[in-house]
Amino acid sequence: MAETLSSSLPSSRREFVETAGRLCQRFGLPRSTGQIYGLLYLAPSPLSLDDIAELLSISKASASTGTRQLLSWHAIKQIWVPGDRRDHFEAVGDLHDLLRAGYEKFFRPKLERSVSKMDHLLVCLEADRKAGLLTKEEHAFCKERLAHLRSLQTRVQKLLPLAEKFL
Amino acid sequence: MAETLSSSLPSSRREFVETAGRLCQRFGLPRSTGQIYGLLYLAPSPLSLDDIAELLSISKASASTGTRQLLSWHAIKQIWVPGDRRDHFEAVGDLHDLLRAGYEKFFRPKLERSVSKMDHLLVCLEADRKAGLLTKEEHAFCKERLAHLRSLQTRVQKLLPLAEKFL
DNA sequence: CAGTTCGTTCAATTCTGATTGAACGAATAA
DNA sequence: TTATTCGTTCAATCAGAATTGAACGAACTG
Repeated sequence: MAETLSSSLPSSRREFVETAGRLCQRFGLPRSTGQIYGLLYLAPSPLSLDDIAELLSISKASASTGTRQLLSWHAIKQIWVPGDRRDHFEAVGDLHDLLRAGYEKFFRPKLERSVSKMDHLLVCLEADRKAGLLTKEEHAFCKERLAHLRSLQTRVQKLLPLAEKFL
Repeated sequence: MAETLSSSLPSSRREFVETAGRLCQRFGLPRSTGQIYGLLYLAPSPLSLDDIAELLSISKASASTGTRQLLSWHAIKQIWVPGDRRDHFEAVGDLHDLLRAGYEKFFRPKLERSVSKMDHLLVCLEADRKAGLLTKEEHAFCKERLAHLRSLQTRVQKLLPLAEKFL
C-alpha cells in the first residue's frame, strides 16, 4: 500500500532515515536496521518488505533480517492488510515502552552478568593469593579497586529502574 | 617497574583485562583500549608502554594509540618514574569522575546535536508540505511522531544530570 | 659527536561483521 | 497439478575499523 511513495521519499523522511541509521550504527547495531525503523516510524501506513527494500535501496535479504530483528525487539509489528498476501510492517510509536523493554532485555541481563563476573573475579583473586601469585600489596590494591567497581555496579542497578520511571 | 610481572598476569587480572576489553568493544570502542585500561586499573604500580605491549601481547603501536586515546579521555594519566626515561601510565581510579566527563564529552554534545537535527527536521517537514510533497495526513502524522520524539529528547536531557548526581 | 632509546605516525594488512545474490520451502493461485 | 509469489537462509562478498611493521624525529647517552 505504498504506491503513493512510488520510489522516493520527501527530504524530511529521507533525512530521518539517515539519522536513525547512524544512531543505530553508533550503538553497534546494523545501520540498515535503524534505517528500517526510521522509515517505518514516519510511515503513515504499513509497508511491505518490497516497499522497504526499494525505498531504502537495500536488498530484500537485508530488509528481511532487519525486520525480524526489529520484530524480536517489539520495535515494529506485522500488520495484516486485507487483500494483500504480503507481510506489512508498522513501527511501534511508543518509545517509552520500547526503552523499558530494551532495558529489560539488554541492559539488565548484561548488568547482572557483569555483577556475577565481578564476584567471580573476587573469588579468583583470593585463589591467586593463596597460590602465592600475588604480593600482599597487589592483593590489597586489586581487592580495593574491584570493590569500588562492584559498588558502582550496584548503584547503577538501583538507578536504572528509577530512570525508567522518570522518563 | 614491572619486572615482577615478567611476562604474564595472575588469572584474576587476566580475566579482568578480557572483560574490560569486551566491554569496550560492545560500546564500539577498540578492544585493545579497554584492555589497556583494565590492565592499568588493577596495576599496583605504573606501567610503561613496553610493559603494556608485552603483557597484552599487542604491538607497541597499538599500545601507543590506545594510551593516547585513554589520555584524551582522562581515563589514565602519565606518571614520571625517577630514573626511567620512559612514560609510565596509571589508571584514574575514580570512575565517578570518569563517567561525568564521559557524559560531558560524549553524550551531551551528541544529544544536543540530535536536538537541533530534530528541529531541522521539523522545518524540513514544513518545507516539504509547502512544496506539496506530502498529503495532509502524512504531514500530520509525521509532525506528531517527530514531536513525540522531541519531547523524549528533552526528558532525557533533564534526566542525565540527575542520574549523574545520583551515582 | 655518533649511537640508542622512545614514542608517534602511516601505509599495508587483517578481522569483524554487514550486506548481498542465489537457492530453497511454504503458501497461494491458476 | 504446475506456476508464481513471498519470505528466509546461507555461502560469498564487501566495507570499515583495528592492528601491525616499518620508518621517522626527538630526546637522551656515552
